[in-house]
Amino acid sequence: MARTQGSRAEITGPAVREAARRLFARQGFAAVSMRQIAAEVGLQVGALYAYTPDKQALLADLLRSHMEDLLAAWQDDPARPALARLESFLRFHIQTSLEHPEAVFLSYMELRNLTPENRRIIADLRRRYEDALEAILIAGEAQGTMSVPDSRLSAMALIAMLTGVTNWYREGGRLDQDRVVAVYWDLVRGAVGA
Amino acid sequence: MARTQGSRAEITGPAVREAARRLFARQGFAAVSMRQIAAEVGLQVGALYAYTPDKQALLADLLRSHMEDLLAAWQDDPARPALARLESFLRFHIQTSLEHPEAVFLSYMELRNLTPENRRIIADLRRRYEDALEAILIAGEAQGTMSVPDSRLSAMALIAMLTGVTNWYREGGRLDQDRVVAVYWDLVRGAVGA
DNA sequence: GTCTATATATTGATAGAC
DNA sequence: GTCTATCAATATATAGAC
Repeated sequence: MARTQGSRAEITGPAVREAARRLFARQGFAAVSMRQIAAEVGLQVGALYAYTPDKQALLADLLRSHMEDLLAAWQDDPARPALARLESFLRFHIQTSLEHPEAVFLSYMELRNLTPENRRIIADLRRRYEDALEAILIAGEAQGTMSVPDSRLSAMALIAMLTGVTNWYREGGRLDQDRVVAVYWDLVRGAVGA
Repeated sequence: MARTQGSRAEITGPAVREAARRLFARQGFAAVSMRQIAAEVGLQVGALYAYTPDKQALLADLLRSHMEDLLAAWQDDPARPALARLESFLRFHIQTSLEHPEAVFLSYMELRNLTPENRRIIADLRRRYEDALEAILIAGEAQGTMSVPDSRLSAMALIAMLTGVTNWYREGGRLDQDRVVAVYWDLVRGAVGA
């Protein structure tokens, strides 16, 4: 036989998460039924509960793993000039936002549907990500290559601006990804007074 | 008698819309039941249908009226210097975003729960608002007081940044509204190369 | 691991009395 | 304009067979 039952699960588990992510992002958590997710994967409803204890845990798992992947993937070197680090951050953030637009959208939109405990976990992870950018702005100020009036507020503002690409970017549209990065870099460089 | 039935309706109608706006914004359109809205206003479910044909129309009405109010309130004078117009736009956008955070949040989050026809209407209104900002950037470029590499993309980026205030601003928090405007104006002025 | 069947609750919307 | 009562559809989640 080609496949054991166990090896099927290795495919089905990720497929469930993928379907949930897409549907949650497009219709909203509350608007998506477990039946809909099951149908998307080619299962009956009951089978889903072999992969998640309930619907809420499925959402929390998607948000948590997205933020953890983001933090793990971001490689910073505090020894580099702050401006170079900022450009790297910008490129990293835009690239990952365009690679995983649904996960990004979910992480900014569906916090409200988490239990308080799960919300706290995700909010902490997000805060660490915001800290990563703020650290760069503080370093730039110290090095005299940037001028930001309020590092925390500026970090929040810049992240909101960069994440906004998911609102309008369309694959194969007017602008390719490199062009988008170039335009945003012009804006950000000016914003931090470089 | 102090009140006729008709005059009660003048109070109840807005109350229904207000409750729906708050609940939709906090929990998401699909997560809110008509019973919940009714309870918030102090009615039974059936009574709601005197004020809206259905749940979807209630949402569409909230989004449309918010965008129309926004467009009606924004007063621009193309004869003024572009930089002054930009500062006015920034102040206007931040102020209205903080005055009506729930309406702003809804308008950016629940487009997906509208029928195609309703979605088209709201998207058109939003486009007109984005056009208002883009026109200022184009004028600034023409006057030589700004330098933006892509006026459309820059307008989208700046709106995303400004709207982001609703994500973290808390009444009575670390920063008052004037301080927020001042910090954002520093960022925006730099971003447009002024 | 997946199915079918089902328990239990809740939903949006309507009908008819007042 | 608002109420009570109700319909038909759908929801999440579980049980037991295979």
